[in-house]
Amino acid sequence: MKNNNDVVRVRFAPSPTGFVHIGSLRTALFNYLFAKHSGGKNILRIEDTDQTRKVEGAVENLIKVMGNLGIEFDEGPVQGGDYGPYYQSQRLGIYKKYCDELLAKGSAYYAFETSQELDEMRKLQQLEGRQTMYDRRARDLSEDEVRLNLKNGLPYVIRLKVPLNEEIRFDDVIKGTIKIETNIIDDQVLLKSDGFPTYHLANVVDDHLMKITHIIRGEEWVTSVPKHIIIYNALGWEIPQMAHVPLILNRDKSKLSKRQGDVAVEDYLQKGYLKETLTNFIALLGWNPGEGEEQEFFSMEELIKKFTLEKVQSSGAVFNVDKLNWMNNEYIKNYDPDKLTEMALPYFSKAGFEISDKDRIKKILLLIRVYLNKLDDIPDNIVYFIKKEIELESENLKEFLTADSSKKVFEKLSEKISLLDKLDPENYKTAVSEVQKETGIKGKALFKPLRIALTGSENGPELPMIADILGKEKVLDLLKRWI
RNA sequence: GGUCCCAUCGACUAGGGGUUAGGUCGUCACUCUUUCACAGUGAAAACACGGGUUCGAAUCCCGUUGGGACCGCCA
Repeated sequence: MKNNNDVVRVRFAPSPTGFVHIGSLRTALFNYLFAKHSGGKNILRIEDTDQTRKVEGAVENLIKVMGNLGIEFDEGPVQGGDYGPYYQSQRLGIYKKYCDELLAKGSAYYAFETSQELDEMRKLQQLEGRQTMYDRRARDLSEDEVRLNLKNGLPYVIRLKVPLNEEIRFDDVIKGTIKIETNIIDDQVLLKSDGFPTYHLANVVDDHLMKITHIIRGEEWVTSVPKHIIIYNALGWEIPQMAHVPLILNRDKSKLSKRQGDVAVEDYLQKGYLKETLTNFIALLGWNPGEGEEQEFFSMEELIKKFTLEKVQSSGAVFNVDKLNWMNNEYIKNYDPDKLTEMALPYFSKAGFEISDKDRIKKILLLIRVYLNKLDDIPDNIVYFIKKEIELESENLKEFLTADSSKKVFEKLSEKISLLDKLDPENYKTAVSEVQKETGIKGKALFKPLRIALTGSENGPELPMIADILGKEKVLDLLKRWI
């Protein structure tokens, strides 16, 4: 165990295979919160040991997204640090060295099977209803055989020699004590035939060399912890604290996957979920401050202050978009108007709205923000500010526009408005109530046709505000169409 | 199938031997608003089951059931 004087060092160790998964974000966030809470260091390490899954630009994208969300690193590819390089692909020599050490200590061995052979082995095991697992066939190859194979240039991997008939146990900060019999642990490949390490080797070596004190990662890793412990033990290294956070789940409680909705953080960002919402919401997925705390809105600073691993849930959490929407809407409703306006510009632009007049945009935004679950909902909510003619939401609404009483209302109101210098919410209201007095038309018969004439819809934000934003000319134009 | 993990309203969760089991989202109703939304008020809604331990179990233990993860020269 680590002694208490050690400064906390945690790492987020993604493999750069494309977009940033919501689950990755949560892991990264928990690492960050824990590091900051404990006054420790948050380290980014890129686990790019799978040459076949490499995606161009993935690392840059990842760093950008993390930075965007306010998750910072003290060491990593960008800022460097004393324990680099922080790309595993640049540490190949290091892994080789420790692999040789394991070999020398008899804790690892050469194996010469091809992938095809292993596939066949697995198929057979499946057919027989047995657990698929390497049958350790190369475990006891004689030194001569190994030497001969190597001399003949046979491709090889190096496998972990799992000690048999033992029980491995470890204490997980979140899950408690976990024990597993070594007999069912695979003789895991440590070094692949292309000379790259597997995750299992690389992660242990790096965590040790980078002086990682706490490993915080997804629950899908628990079953491989014993393999890692065997490596730590073989090398005589101390084992960091483990904290396996529960999975984020689909609606059907399976591991959150692309099939059932968006899983890329980029997607949510693009749709206009605010970064504050995302970190707040994700933090609450699997963690809560406890102690009867009923607050649900937390800034990053508050999260840092309150976050502890002990309060991380031990069971999985369903990713509930409804609640995310609610929370995002709350953030939008309470956001600084000017900042919100800046963030909203692209969405206005996307809707074909001229964005040079920011005051006008701010006015519209403040009017419609209660309807926005995400900024991407903006286009749908501003159609009547854009279109030359209104689009009727439903054909049924037309009768309200063509009714005799409506015509009278439109006529009268047009007269009044055309006399005004400039339309504003107040004088619009006055004009309408004058129309009401003079025509005797009131209630639905008065307001509904007006709303429909100006917006094409029977519901929406306050009409005087809409009229104001539309402006005198546009309002007159829209009214006169039905006279 | 094997191993491991998990189990409070539909969802996120608080509570953790004695509570009317609390909050939030969602749902429903009412109020407000001559619209919808917002806001406000209220309602329905949960301790998976069975055994122990105990004066007393949602809470501790065991089992059952259910769910999930993992079983790659992927991470």
